[in-house]
Amino acid sequence: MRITKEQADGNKARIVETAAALFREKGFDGASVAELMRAAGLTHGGFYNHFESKDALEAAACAQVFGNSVASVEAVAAIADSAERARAFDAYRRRYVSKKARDAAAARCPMVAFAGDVSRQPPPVREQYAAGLRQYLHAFSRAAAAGKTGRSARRRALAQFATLAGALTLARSVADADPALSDEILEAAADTVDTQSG
Amino acid sequence: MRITKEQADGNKARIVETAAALFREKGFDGASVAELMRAAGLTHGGFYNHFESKDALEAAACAQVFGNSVASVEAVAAIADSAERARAFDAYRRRYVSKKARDAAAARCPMVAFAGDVSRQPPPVREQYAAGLRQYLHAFSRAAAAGKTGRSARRRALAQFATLAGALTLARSVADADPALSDEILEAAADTVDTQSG
DNA sequence: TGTACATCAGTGAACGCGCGTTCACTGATGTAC
DNA sequence: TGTACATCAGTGAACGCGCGTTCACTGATGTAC
Repeated sequence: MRITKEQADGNKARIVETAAALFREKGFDGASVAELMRAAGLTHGGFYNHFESKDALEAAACAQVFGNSVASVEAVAAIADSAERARAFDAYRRRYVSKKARDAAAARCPMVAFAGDVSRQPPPVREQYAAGLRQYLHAFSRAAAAGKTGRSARRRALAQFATLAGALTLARSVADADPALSDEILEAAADTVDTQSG
Repeated sequence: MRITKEQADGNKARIVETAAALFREKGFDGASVAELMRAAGLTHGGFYNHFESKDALEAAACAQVFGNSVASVEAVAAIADSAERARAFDAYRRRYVSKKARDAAAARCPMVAFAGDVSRQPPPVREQYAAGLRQYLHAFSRAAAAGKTGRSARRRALAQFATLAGALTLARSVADADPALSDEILEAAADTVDTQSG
């Protein structure tokens, strides 16, 4: 039963969105084509009308998720008033290591969600990931620098993001088995935010 | 063909060691029972003479790898002279974010190697991981604190380790696709080490 | 110490299962006249 | 505008494959006498 071109495009977009959530939640290998097509309200057979392979979808989902993440940091970097930007950046970092962010598996930061899996995926996915991380860190550095530029400001920003990403990764990894330790790690990273910004 | 009890014990130990390396390199799901038994010089059928399931081996490998990691930090924490301990701890951190550490996939830090996978594994593996991380962070805090104790010292140590783990994870994830960015991230984390220790 | 037998680590074929992918088919949409 | 036909997104059964796991079998080791 053929459908409208608009409907087909909408279905494709929904597949990518569904994949973006499922892959972040369960990893690339943890979410099957059949499962995500079902979650998107379709049957698995039609998948290959939209994508050449599961790998191709992984790359597309990567691009989409990074796009969102980069946009949200760039919004902070774009704030003209430097005091206001500093406040917004602080809030962004605090949100990043919040319990809410840790527990929202389907909405997780792509750097953290994909970091472990990505080096075992085929080159197209790896390159999409690397391109996304590059853009993200560029935006993060601009958002972090309080008017400063140059190598040392960027390095400081990279280390800051490593702290956030590391804390979120570790907190997530023990969230079920040791919630107290998980909370403690997040709070420690949040404290660092205080120190650095104060 | 029955073999000596000593040989059988040796085979079991070799399976765990091989698994420790392969799981760190390829993830729990990325290394098959057949593959690791072959790597240990055996055939896959005999696996269940030693372990109840692949999950049980994962937990055993976790315990073994964490044991090594904890021991190496505890060696630093045990140094009596505080200046010497500070030097040793600095060297430890520097080694942690070195390119050599990044490229040695089979010898990688368990926190970084397993963090992504662990939350999708069954409870026994998750608990083994959590117990390992708890011990490791305890030892790391003692090694980090220059004679100080208490909450704030521990928090600072947790944030420090988050920086190291985050940097290593991110650097590893783009090592193939963007080596320059990967190096930059490691160097940024090493710089932070300098700043914090200087 | 020598003999007979039970034990059990190791072997490799076979199992069911879920995966990514393919394929013949359907039928409403889009197009050509 | 109306009609005839080609297109193609979606369906669901089927494919080969690798996985974790099971099993009948082997034969040297360990044990009982």
